[in-house]
Amino acid sequence: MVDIDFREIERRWQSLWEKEGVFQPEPSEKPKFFITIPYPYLNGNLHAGHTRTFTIGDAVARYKRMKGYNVLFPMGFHVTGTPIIGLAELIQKKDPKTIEVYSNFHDVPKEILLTLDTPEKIVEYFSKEALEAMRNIGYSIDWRRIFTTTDETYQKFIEWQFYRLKKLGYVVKGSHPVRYCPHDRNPVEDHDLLHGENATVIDFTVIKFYYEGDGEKIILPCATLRPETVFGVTNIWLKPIKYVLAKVDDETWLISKEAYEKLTYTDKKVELIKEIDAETLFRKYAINPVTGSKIPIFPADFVDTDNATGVVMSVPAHAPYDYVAIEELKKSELAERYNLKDILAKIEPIVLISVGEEEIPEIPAKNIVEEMGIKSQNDPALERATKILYKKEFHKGVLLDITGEYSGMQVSQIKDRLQRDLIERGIGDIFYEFSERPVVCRCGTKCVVKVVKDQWFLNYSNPEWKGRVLEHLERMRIIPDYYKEEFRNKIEWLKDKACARRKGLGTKIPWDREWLIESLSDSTIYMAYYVLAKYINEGKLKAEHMTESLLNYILLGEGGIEKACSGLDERLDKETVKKIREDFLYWYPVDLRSSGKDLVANHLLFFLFHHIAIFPPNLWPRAIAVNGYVSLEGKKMSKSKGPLLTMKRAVLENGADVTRLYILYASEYDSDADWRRKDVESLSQHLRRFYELIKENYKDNGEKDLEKDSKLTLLDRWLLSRFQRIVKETTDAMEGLQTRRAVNSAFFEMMSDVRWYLRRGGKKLSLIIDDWLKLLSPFIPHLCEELWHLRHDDFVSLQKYPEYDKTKVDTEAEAAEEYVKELISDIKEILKFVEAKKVYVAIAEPWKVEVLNLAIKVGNFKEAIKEIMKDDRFRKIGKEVSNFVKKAIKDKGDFKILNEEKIIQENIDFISKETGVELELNQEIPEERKKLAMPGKPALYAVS
RNA sequence: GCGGGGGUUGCCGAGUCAGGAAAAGGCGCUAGAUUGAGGGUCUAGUCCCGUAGGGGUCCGAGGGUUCAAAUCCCUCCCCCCGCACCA
Repeated sequence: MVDIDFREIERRWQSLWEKEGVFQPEPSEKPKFFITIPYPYLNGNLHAGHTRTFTIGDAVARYKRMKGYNVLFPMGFHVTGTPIIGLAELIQKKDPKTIEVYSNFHDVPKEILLTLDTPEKIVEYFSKEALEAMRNIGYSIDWRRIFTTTDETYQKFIEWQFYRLKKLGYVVKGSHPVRYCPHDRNPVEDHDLLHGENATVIDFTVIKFYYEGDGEKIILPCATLRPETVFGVTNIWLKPIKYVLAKVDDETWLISKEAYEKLTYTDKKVELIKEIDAETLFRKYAINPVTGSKIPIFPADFVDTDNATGVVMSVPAHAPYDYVAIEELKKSELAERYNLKDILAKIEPIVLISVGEEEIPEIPAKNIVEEMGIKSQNDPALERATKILYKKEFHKGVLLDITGEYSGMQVSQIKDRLQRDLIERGIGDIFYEFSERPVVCRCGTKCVVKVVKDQWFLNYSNPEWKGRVLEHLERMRIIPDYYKEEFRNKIEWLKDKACARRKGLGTKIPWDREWLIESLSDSTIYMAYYVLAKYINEGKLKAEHMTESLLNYILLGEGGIEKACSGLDERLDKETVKKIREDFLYWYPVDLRSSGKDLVANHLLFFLFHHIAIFPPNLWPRAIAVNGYVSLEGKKMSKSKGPLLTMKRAVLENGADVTRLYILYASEYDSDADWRRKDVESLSQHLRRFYELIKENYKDNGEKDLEKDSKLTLLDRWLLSRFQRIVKETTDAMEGLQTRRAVNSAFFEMMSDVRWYLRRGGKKLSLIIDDWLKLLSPFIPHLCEELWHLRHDDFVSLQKYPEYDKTKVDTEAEAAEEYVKELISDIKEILKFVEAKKVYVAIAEPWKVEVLNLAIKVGNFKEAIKEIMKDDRFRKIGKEVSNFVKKAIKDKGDFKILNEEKIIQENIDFISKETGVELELNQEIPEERKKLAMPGKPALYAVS
């Protein structure tokens, strides 16, 4: 096969599209379609994951364009946030791992890479690369609207957005816990960690037990994950080592040294008073602030002073640790030393939860400890025992009467309520702690939980806001549809989000310039900015023009044009401003936002929330689609570790159309695709074959092929009919964004039909080639453009997409062709077993045809088959009967009883050729063969 | 744990909503044709059995409904993703 230079073809068409401005839409009479893909974050090159999301978007854009829509498909670059800064620092440091990954996987030449030591240079380099990659793959993007999120004009836009949100009451102040490195004095992200990537921040409930000491109330802040067990506390545990007394806000707390250290990072005011030996407290009593009961303080080794406050309340009925520790203490010399024996003897576990199993209340912790044979508080099995018991009680447990007002509540429901109640009553607090430790920063320092004070939040938990988002979701189209449920859940789950940062690239909060707007919060309504971007890039709209009143007018229609333009220089005339406003109203809302599924729980939610907050309902997004990831030879890709396949490399090595077709065909919806080199190469062969095939059959067979339909043979009609079915299948698939299904039918299935057509001696393939090229153009636009120009001068990319034409569906032709195929296959099957030179063929007896006719008349498969199955003759061959009846009914009235004799006679040579035997009609055939015949399935008899 | 998705032939995956020949299509593999060889291309086969177009098995496991179940109902097992303040 001739080697085809895909890249050469592709470059030709790309530059022509560019030159002719083919994909630069302006408002018109046509209905519009505004499709957006999240702009890429530029801390590396575009990779196979982007390739998938963007190519789906481009295929849809091209499809919609050919369907008659005025399509806007824009793109920008996202650079806000910290990773680019982090990358610049790593490059500065010449971090070996980074250098390796970026030169090997991101394909950045080493000498260039080393120069990228500032965020600005990184942005400049990767945006240039990204632009080139997207052009090389042939996306139909309107490049006049490109921008970067650090542009001054963009920042103006973001400032406007945040003023707006603040005005609406959706930006509020609060504080929240973050993972923090005391050495670097910065919050730490996952990739900055040496240990503990999986650690999450959990909130312990602190319950303020207390005692009188030195004439002062001293708080023993017991930390627990199960506040409800406060009703079953029998004593307090301290490790027999040094603790500290500290002033915490207005109170005096006794806590471990570690806890004191941690508290200094919270929003509390803490001050060390003195060290205090825990030993001095044993045998003293504390008050349970909830129940008022007096309880003793005991020593315990299992207490981890590095976990929360280091002060532990003991609930021996429900906590295996506590139960074992008490039993052990009773026998320990410590009891002697601190003279605790008498008090210990009086300790009785207090049961407060029922799991509804036992008749007589038992002590759950005692049971499980004894079952597992645990004797010591240092036994590692205690951890397991605790988990098992906790799980059981959490899911099945109900609080007993002893818990007073909480009696009867589910354990699973109690935590938040109790925590809130305790805090309200001034006897509770929250202590943040990591779920697993240690958590260590790259610099080697142990991380802490820091509570960031006076932080700005987006108030997503606001029920009114949430309610409107949920309501709108119901009106939206979500693809695939089961993601609607996912969105619903995520919207419900969404809490307030901190939207301000100390570090990173981006826009400052306009009213509080200490803070930067967090990077997911600045990319929620920027699709509107694409409208402005065209004017900005033309030099007409400048940052200094972008006042609040101007943007109010353009984006919200508020304030009138006079107000919008007052004080602006004359280069921004009213006409232009009016035009921008009209553009905005023409293009908005976003008709489809298509994205990777990783953005569901964050960006796509914010996208909805912000649109609903800021714009009127007619400008809210119409649809969201999500797609899955791409792996490489089965391995997960990673930007920062590799492996990675860049878009640029994929196109360079395989060509744009091969890359596009592969990625579109690799998988559907949210399921993940796998990039396999071997498969890609084999697909490349398919495309070469396709190209050759069209070239051979397209060019010379001029218009005369299409002249008279009367000249069409049954086979030609079959081809046209099959093509119509494929048009329908492809169109249906594209309407649902099912590119895999679309490619499967438009390319692979059509190829196989075409092959059959040619093998059968078909001569007029050009009957369908025009439309076939159009059909394939959204997927492989360059090849289609190249081939289209063999006979046309305009762009196939701008043609009208083929419409399903039912009148060309020819069930008779299809049935006849199917008949021939099956006959050949039957004969071949027989020839596997019998050596023969001739095959006698006899069509089914007339009475069988009658039954079939009857079934068609009934029209309903279920009914018909019920009738027919009453007949013993058919019951015996039920499968066969149901088979052909089904086939008949499927086509309803269209089904034709075939003139089988005629079909066989007309195709007798072809069948002989295919099977290698001679066929004879109307010969006598033995009865046992004859009875196998059905309408559509003649009896066969092989003779040598 | 909660929420969402899933388990089909050597692999990737259709088919499940609306029960009616399971396995479309792609990849891989085998054979034949073509080609000086290789490659490429075309054709056929690819769960098991079968010297007549057939029979059997089968859709994570086990039950049930039905003339008929991958599909509907019940029970159970397993896998993937998210659970955030990060792009």
